[in-house]
Order: sequence, then structure tokens, then C-alpha cells
Amino acid sequence: MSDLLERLRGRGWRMTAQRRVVAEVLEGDHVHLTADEVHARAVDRLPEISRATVYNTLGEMVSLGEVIEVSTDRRAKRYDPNAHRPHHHLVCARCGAIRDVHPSGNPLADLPDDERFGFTVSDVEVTYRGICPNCSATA
Amino acid sequence: MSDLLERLRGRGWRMTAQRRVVAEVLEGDHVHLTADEVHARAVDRLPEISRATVYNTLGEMVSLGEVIEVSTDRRAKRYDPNAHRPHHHLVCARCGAIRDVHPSGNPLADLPDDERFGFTVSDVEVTYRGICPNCSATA
DNA sequence: TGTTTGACTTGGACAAAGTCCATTGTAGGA
DNA sequence: TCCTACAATGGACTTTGTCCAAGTCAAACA
Ligand SMILES: [Mn+2]
Ligand SMILES: [Mn+2]
Ligand SMILES: [Zn+2]
Ligand SMILES: [Zn+2]
Repeated sequence: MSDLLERLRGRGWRMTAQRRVVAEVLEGDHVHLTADEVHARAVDRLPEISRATVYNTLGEMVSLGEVIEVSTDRRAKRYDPNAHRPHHHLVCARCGAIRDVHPSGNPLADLPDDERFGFTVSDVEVTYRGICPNCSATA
Repeated sequence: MSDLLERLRGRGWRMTAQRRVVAEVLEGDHVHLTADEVHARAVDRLPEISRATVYNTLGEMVSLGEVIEVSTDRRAKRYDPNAHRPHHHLVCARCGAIRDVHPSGNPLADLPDDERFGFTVSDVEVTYRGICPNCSATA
């Protein structure tokens, strides 16, 4: 079954067909779908689900910390169910494929005090860019 | 005068009042304006400059490598004239202030081979987030 | 099991950021 | 000074997302 769905149910969510379908669409690893992609796949299972509901539901999942918003390009935000293991992203510059990555080391420690300008720095977001094996092959 | 302007002139750009004004607006350090902010400031100097021209001009500067596009939030892209010294960004989560930062170490080296999934990784983008001194004070 | 009700869903209007294009204007060379 | 290729303009259009009033329904409770 759906891990995500289980966690949400455990938080006292009212369960509706729409929410179930959105959670099911987000199952898996290296999943980073846009809201419209989620909507398209949700419609396959539940034809009349609305765009507004998909946005609402994703927003709530994000608020609950069960889904992460990822912006690797300047297009649509992507929704990532891998919320419980901190990670960064590796993006193909050609086709947009996205993989979760776990760098060694802590980039926060790499920011010297004299480069902090008095900020209280609490978080760092890293995006690696390159060419995926698929795109390399079909050069 | 304008370094940016000089570099652009040196590349054989046809010089127009509009391009001059956009380049002048982008002078300085830690400058990360949105296209609309650039437009607003350009209008102060040249009232009839159009939005389309600002977008076109910024896009060309980016193509020439004289300006960098930065997306620290999911709002508008920001345009950064500091294109000749590689750097990352430190962003205030409350007010959005942005500073250029130069971390020690190379985050690219922190990505182990078994986390590269066969990608040819060529670039990394790092965004630090925190609270600026100003926002800390007016807590 | 039927009723009730507040939470959820819906479709459409609206907004922000950006692109595209036909038309008009002009920088800079001949 | 004249020409013309390149640049500027403004408005229509697109994408991504938010907001709202009205209708629907999950689930608590009797
Ligand atoms: Mn991820
Ligand atoms: Mn910068
Ligand atoms: Zn690829
Ligand atoms: Zn601040």
C-alpha cells in the first residue's frame, strides 16, 4: 500500500477519493512531478478531479511535511514524496530528468563566517546539473 | 562608467538608449533585480522603454554571459551582473535580501561517484537560507 | 442506519511572470 | 544624407498558480 497515504491517514485527515488518488500518484522513488503532471495522472483514475483540488492537496501535504516542493528549473514546482530523508538533486540539463542525491560533507560548514554577512544561516539547497546517461548516448 | 556597458560595446552590440539604460540599472555589487524591477528603474530614466525590450535585453546579456539568471525563490527570475566571479547566494527567508557568497571547498567534489547515476556532472548551484541581521533585529 | 455539519471539491475568474509577433523606429555604415 | 538590417513597441497569448462562492460528502452521532 501507500506509505504516504498511511502517514496522512495517521494524522487524522478526512479521506476522500481525490486525496487518495493524489497520494497514490506520488508513490515511488525519484518522483518529482509537477502539479499538472499529478493532475493528469490523477484524472486517469478519477476523471473529474479538479486542478484546484490537486493544488490544495499538494499544498496540504507540503504543510504537513509529507511532501517537499522542489524547484530545479524556473518552470513549475515539483512535488517530491521523499520528505523524510534529506537530499539534494541532480538534474539533466537536456531532458530534465531528476535524481535524488546524498552528497558527503555538509555544505553549511563550507560557508565561512566572514561570508555570512551577519545572517543566521539555517538551510542550504544544492542542485547539481549535468547530462544523464540517456542523453549522452543519444548525443 | 559602466563595466557592463563597456564589455557589451566591445562585443559589437548596436548601442541604443534602451540598452544603455538597462546596463546602467544593473551596475553594482549584490545586485539581483527582477525584470520588472529593472523595468521600473529604467522607466525613471527613459519613460517609454517597454517591458518587452527589458526582457529582450536581459535575455541577450544572459546569452552573452555578461549577466546571470538567479532563481532563489519561485517568484520572478533575478538578473545578476556579477557574471565573472563564480559565486552562490545567501537569501533572507523573511525579507528576501540576497547576498553573493563564496564558500570554501568545492561542492562538486562532495558528490560521490555512486551518487552520480552515470550523469556527467558539470555544475552545481547552492542557495543558503537564513535570517538577515536586519530581520533579526526587528524580530 | 439516517441526519447533520463542517470540511472538501469544483469550475471559473483572476493574477504574475514571461513569450511572441506584426508593426514602427533607428543606429550606424555606405 | 540615405538605407536597411537590427531593435523597440504594445498588445495578445501562455503558463503556472491563487482565490472564491456554491455545491457535495465523510464521518461523527443519535
Ligand atoms: Mn527528491
Ligand atoms: Mn549574485
Ligand atoms: Zn537527459
Ligand atoms: Zn531579512
